[in-house]
Amino acid sequence: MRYDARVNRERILAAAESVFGEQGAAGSTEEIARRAGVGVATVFRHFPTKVALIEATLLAHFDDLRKRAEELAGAGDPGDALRALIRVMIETGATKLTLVSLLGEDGDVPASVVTASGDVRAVVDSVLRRAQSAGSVRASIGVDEVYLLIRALAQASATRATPSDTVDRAIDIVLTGIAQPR
Amino acid sequence: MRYDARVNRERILAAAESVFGEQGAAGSTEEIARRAGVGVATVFRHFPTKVALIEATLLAHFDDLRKRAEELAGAGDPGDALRALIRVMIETGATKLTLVSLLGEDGDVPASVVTASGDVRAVVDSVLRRAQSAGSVRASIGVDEVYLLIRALAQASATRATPSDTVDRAIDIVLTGIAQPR
Amino acid sequence: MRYDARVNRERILAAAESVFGEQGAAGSTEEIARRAGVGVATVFRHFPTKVALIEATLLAHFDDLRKRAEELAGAGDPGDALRALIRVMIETGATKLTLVSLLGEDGDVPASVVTASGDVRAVVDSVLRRAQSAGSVRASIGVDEVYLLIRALAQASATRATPSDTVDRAIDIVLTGIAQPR
Amino acid sequence: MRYDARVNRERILAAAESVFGEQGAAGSTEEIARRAGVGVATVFRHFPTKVALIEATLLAHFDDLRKRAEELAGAGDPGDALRALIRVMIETGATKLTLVSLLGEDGDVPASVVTASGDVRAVVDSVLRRAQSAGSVRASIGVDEVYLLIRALAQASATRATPSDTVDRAIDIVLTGIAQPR
DNA sequence: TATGAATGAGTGTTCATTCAT
DNA sequence: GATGAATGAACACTCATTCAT
Repeated sequence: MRYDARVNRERILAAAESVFGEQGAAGSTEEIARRAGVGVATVFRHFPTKVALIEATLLAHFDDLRKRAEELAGAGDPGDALRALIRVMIETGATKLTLVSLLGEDGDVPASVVTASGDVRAVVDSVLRRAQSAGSVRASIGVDEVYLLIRALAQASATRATPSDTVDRAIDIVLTGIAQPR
Repeated sequence: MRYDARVNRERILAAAESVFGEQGAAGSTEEIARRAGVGVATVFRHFPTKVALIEATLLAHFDDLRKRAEELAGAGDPGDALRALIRVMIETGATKLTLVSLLGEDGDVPASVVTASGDVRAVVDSVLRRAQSAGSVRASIGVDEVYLLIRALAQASATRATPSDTVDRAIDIVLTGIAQPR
Repeated sequence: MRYDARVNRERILAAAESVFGEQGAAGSTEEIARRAGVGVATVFRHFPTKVALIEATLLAHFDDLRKRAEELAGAGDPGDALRALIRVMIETGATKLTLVSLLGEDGDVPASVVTASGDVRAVVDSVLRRAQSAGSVRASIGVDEVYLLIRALAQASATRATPSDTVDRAIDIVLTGIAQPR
Repeated sequence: MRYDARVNRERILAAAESVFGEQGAAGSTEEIARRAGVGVATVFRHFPTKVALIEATLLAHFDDLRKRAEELAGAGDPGDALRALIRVMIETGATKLTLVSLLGEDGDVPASVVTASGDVRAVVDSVLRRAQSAGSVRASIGVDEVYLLIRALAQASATRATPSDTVDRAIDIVLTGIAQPR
């Protein structure tokens, strides 16, 4: 039973990611259960609350993001790494999980999510610093604004069909904006 | 009765803007009616559907935005105008009305909203072109990407307390990114 | 509409009294709505919470009880009044509303209910004192124990079909127990 | 395995007594299993139904009560025995297991419970008769009313913190009420 | 055999929308 | 014309009971 339960947990998380991705936090538990092929009660056995499910979905997403970011972080030219990183973060479909719509606007973002998001930011930070050391990014640029821009583009481009080349051009603007002029 | 009705309509729209601004599309019709000081039925007499009310709220918002944009468009140095425009669009509190969360993600953004958004984009377009003619913005930059960046930053910075100087620095990155290098 | 609403309120209270009387607090809101001939939401419009409905039902019951008690209180021989009062309190069908099963065992009996119950007790108190002054009840008897006995018999005899003459004989025991021996 | 099973059965019954005692029939099977330190399925293996578990709990309770009653029955002065018996029955914490709330009010009290309750009543009956033979209780008093009074006080005083001396005084009233006047 | 997992039917509650006044 | 009241369809969540291991 241990195994089956784990399988179900994964299926529920996957279903939640897709449902929340499509409909935001408004997506119903019942719909998630249906897509996961289980009963509602099973969803609640694994995640005692809808908020807990949202939280878990976000954590899974951020964790995945961090892993991808770390892979990119080490390899190749620092400038290219940053460019690739931004692109990946924006393109990851799961990014549709916009924090805004998913977490209650009551301000109480659970600590674990904040932490996970911070971990991703940390990776971006290190890549950014490497690029700055390599002289390809201006020293005055800080992570905060870069991370904000990434989040913003990810969120906005997840919205209703933004043509991918428009996104590309927007990314280019950002990259140009942070580049060391020569 | 023409007058009273109009007054009510405005009060309802204002209430809707504040409620949707605070709680997103989750804001209830009843709450809007309460804030507007009218009964629910009156809200429905003016806007036959919740979606219709959201739509009207968005239209009003975009119209307001367009007016402000037009004022800025004509005055002063084209580069400064663009900068000011971006700032205004981002800061307008009502921007909290994120299209994403307000309109059903079912893809059916009503034509009128598309049009209104297009009108704003048109003003941004004209300001951008003026700046390009004046040589302060690179000719290769298109409205689409600029508008995307603006929308993205507006939406993202409306979210949970982004420090305003981080937003400022992000805007600077964008402005630098589109600037004509000299 | 004012009138209809009031009518509905009464019907809901009556339905609640009967449902709670039969099934205890386990009785469902839906069943109450059905018996009252209204939709569930209507029940919730009048009583925002199930607990609120229970509370209101109890209040109505105690109020009714107090009125009947007051009527009996003034009339006739003090000893007879007490006897009649006890009998009425026990026989009132609504007594089935046992505090125990209706209010969460979490101990939080709402103040209003405590007050209402206290009002009834006060009437019993005055009748008891009159009987004591008249010399038909021993002076050492206190309201507390009499009220406890009344509540106990009311509750217990409401349970599974207790033959009424058994109840009568139990009441006689109590009356004998408090009577002034001569 | 005979032994383990028996141990489990006892632990489940004990857990059930404590849970039902605290929360009434609303106590959940899962909670009982948790307190008994077994899985839910084990509970259901021993008691195929929640009602069956309630029934068994009641039977155990009545059986315990009967044993205590029998001990008291033989010893000492008949009047004192009756007094002690009443006190014990009321004070037994488990009395919190009010028949009313535990068994469906649908009227179907299982025969076995009726029998067990009857056994207790039989002991009370014999003690009562002894007291009557000894001349300390009036001959006209029947078991039915005495048993009703005992059940009533037990149930009512189990409720929300009745001061024990109030209960004592109520018992005294009953004892006086059945006593042979001299 | 004992268990943790799964589930369907149900509960209290909310909300967009309609109706009677 | 404006309102408060009514409602059905939904939603998050629970629980007694069954199943797979």
